[in-house]
Amino acid sequence: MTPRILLVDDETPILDLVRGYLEREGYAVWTVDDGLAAVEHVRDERPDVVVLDVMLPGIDGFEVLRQIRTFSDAYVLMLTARSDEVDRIVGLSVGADDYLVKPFSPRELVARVKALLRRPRNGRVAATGELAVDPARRTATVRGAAVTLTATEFDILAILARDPGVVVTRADLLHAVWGPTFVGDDHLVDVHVANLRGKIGDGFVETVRGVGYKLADG
Amino acid sequence: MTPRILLVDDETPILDLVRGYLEREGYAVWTVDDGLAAVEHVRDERPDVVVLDVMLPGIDGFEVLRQIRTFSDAYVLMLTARSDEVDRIVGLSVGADDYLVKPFSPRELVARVKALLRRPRNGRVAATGELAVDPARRTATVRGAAVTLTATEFDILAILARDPGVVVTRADLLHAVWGPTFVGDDHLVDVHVANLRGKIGDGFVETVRGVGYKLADG
DNA sequence: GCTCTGGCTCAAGGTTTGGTCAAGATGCGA
DNA sequence: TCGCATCTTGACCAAACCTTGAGCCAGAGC
Repeated sequence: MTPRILLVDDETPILDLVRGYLEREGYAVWTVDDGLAAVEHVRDERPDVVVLDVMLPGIDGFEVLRQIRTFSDAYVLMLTARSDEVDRIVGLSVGADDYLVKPFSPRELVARVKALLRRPRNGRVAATGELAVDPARRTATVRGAAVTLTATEFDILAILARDPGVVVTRADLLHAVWGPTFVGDDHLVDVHVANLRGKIGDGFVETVRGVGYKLADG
Repeated sequence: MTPRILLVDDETPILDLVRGYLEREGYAVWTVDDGLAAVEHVRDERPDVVVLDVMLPGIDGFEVLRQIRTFSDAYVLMLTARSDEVDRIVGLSVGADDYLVKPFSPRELVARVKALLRRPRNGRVAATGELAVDPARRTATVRGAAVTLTATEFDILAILARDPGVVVTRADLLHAVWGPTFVGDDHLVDVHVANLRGKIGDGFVETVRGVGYKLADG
């Protein structure tokens, strides 16, 4: 899965520059230039990393961060032009995951974003608290015991674990795991889900008749 | 994530002074005043940077460094009162990452610590603790025995060692080792990994089917 | 209780993937 | 220039995995 990055800054030249660097790394990049749009975007598109300037028109970066944190566990990397703001960023109770002081080198930013994506995801422990999914390591753990999954099984589980309790249709799973060009039967998903259940045990992946699957939320 | 710093010095005034400066930068700071406690602390708390005085009661700073290096890749900045020790610090086979000669200005030390934290992480010690990788010296050691690797083999190992346990795709490896302009088959990576395994032995580089490779995390 | 639809189980090809090996190409140092 | 180490490519093989289809089972509505 291509990591998805949202850049939030009101200076177009910076957006363009950084976007170029990130896209060269193979990331999917979106940009917005104000705080409200940023919150909207995170809600709708669920990016993996948000690069967020503190100084924004309308609501500022801190407020954006606070709002994002009420519904998302995306990584947030904050940008600030003032080094005296660093304390505030670091000390924040609902904290940013990293920060950079302007001016920064685009390479540096790319390195930081990469580092964030390597981290095990903050709130990625899903289901009843007995199931943990780590996308970076591609490991799944049930009650502390590691479970060996195939690539497809893991992908399905990771997508479901992104939002425990939220139903994902078979079509969406097909699309997300096999790619948009794949043509084939929904039934294929059933088989992999069955195999997945055989490995992680029952009670985690729930069937929603007529719709799809969801992960039990503890 | 707040960077974590360990200060090791037996002079309380210096500890207090430097601690103040580092905490004002937003770092989490611990202090200990002897070598054994320092090794213990690094093992338990896994700080990001260790600021280590050479002159210590009990075991000296060089011995502390050597022991730390057997299990940790934390950055180590050494402090010395004698300029003639600098050669030894720099020449050390398991080297410190930086050094400062006393008397130094606290600002200078803060700047050096910051610089260390900006460095891409070494990944000095990886896998089961039986494999050590030193990017600066481009050496790899298996259970204490040096292993001779080709440039390509070492590059692959170093990238994997940056984050043991984290899966790196073949595409990422190609990109990182051969550069973004390289066009060629993923299969090339397989061959080099096979050669690498032949030299360092099995059990370190693990295949993640359908995805890529990762280093076993001990 | 019956029927129908959607979901589950199971097993058998068929395909993909990664490991191995070897030969040719390349580049570097003597 | 020659020789050696290394890199790259391609072919082949075994194992893991995916996909398909058929039959069975469970839940919803009548």
